[in-house]
Amino acid sequence: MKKITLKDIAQRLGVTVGTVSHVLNGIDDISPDTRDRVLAAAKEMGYIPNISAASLRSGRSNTIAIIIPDISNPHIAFQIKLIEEKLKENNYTAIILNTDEDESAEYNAIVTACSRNVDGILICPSQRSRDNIRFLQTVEIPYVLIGRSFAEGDSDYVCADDEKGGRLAGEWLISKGCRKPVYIGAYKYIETSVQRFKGLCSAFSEIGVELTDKHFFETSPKGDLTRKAYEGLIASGVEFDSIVAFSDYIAFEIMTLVPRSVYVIGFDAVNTHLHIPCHHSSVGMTGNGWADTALQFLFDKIDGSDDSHRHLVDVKLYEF
Amino acid sequence: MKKITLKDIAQRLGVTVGTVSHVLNGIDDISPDTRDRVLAAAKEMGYIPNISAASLRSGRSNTIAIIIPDISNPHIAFQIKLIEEKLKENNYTAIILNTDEDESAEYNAIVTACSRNVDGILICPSQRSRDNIRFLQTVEIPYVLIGRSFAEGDSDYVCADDEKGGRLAGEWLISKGCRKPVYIGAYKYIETSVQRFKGLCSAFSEIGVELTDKHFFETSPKGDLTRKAYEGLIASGVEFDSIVAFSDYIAFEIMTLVPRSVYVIGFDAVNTHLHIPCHHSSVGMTGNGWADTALQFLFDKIDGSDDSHRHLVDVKLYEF
DNA sequence: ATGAAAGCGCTAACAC
DNA sequence: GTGTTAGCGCTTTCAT
Repeated sequence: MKKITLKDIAQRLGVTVGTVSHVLNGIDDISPDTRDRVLAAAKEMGYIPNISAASLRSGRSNTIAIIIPDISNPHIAFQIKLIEEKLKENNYTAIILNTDEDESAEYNAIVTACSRNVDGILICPSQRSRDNIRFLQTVEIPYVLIGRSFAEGDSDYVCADDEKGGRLAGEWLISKGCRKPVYIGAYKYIETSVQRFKGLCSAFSEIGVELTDKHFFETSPKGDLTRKAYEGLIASGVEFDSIVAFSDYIAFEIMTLVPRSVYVIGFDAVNTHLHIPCHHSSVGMTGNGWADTALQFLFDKIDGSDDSHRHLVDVKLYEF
Repeated sequence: MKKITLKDIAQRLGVTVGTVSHVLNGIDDISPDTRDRVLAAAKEMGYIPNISAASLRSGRSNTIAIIIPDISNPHIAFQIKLIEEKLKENNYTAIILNTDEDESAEYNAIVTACSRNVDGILICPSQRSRDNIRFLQTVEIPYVLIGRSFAEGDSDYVCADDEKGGRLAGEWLISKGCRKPVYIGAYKYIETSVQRFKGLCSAFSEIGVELTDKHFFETSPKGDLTRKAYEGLIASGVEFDSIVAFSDYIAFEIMTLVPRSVYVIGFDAVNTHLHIPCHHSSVGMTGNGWADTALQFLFDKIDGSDDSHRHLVDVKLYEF
């Protein structure tokens, strides 16, 4: 079946493509009569707009790119789902690009986004360096950081109140009688990871337990790195009665490795949508997390707003 | 920063856009000298191709659409991740469209895919009716069904061997001494769901336990439907000592509701990548599931192959 | 080996 | 209220 174009509709009706275009784009300068005829013909002929053509001409694509470490992380997948819903309501489409926390994959993702003329980018930056964010700024596409921000820097962002989160995790452990926590977190160049540790330290500091760098073990949910990190913890000889994990994704794996007597707490509260059938504590964002706000910010910026868009989503402790 | 176009490169070098285009597309009819100069200039000027323009002209977009019920289902998210990796290697990009099992959302997804000139579609069909698949056929975009197939019909597909899966689940329950299983599955218009039940029935039939329609309870992982289905099971008065759930996504939720003495088994074996810290049995695909094969099939069809592409991925029982 | 030119389908500026 | 026209950036055909 040949693809129907504006021209086909115009010819059939004896009007010009401009007229048809105006009708289909809801530009209200066409007589009700022609309008109805165009609408009817478009429907009957099964017209489907060619976004490539529209985008080439108009410079807008009604597409955004979502650049994230890993869609298979349940927390991220859920946020993406929420974003996609809102996007649909606004007649937008998303392209999802995974970086696996890799700098060059992230760079390629940004290039891909550009080459597809996306109107905006939501990005959870790998943060190993700032080169990619600088590059992102040079291409002049509106963007909002999601889930991670830079301590200094002029990027707009929406993320969890991670320091508070770390504190809540610490207070929960303290309430359980724990005095020797360790932290198995994401790499130290990831702000979010550092902030959570900072909050944890401050909670324990209040009861006179001082945590240092030796209580911070780095990992990533890739491959068997988490198991390796846990083995590193054991090998280090550091004593512990509890573990704070950077995310539930990591916490779950740790819970499969650790004796039951050790308290484990994670972040993200994925149980709010994934019903994991075992007791588990987690610090997560209130409400629906950053999805809605991030998209609102991005749309604002696409619409030309120059305001600063920064927001910390409040967190709380969840027990499942 | 102004976007660099082929024209900019051509002008700077005193050649034509056609020449530049050939070089950048690797069409080997340009002298090594010009080729190197073009490549150098493109790199230095930070050229990023405009896919909208290329797509408009060539009819190809190097984009595929992935139409799925719900990206927040961990099993799906993981398969998508694998697909996205392969896509990247082939210089393709994916747009992800969630249907929530809704017919009209699915229809819209297909239209979106068309309007973006995708080269192919991977779709896990909602199956409430066949209208959308018929529509998909009329638009003449190569497509492959993933995870669900139609008993009759000429669509290509890659999915799990669901009947065998159901049988394995049944045999496992039997080995545990269960004699009164019930099935909490996806709607009966979903082939996959029916096939799994069929396999379950045949396993129990062999030991003289006949299951009927009253042992089949419908649900969906949306909202609190699973809890409702479980309440329906209780209200029905049907006796049971075990539950077979359509997916781990559903099984996990059921495990939070059911007494510990009841055996629960799900499908998908999400534990292979999501380390859920509790004992759980599941029937899942061997290897990496349908991701690789589905994409291979789709690429084949995009390349013009007319062969039939149908494949059942083998399944096995996982105990975690 | 390179140039010239057409045209993909659409939007937008302007003319009538 | 509708027609006319240019042109977005690219690929592709044909000429040289």
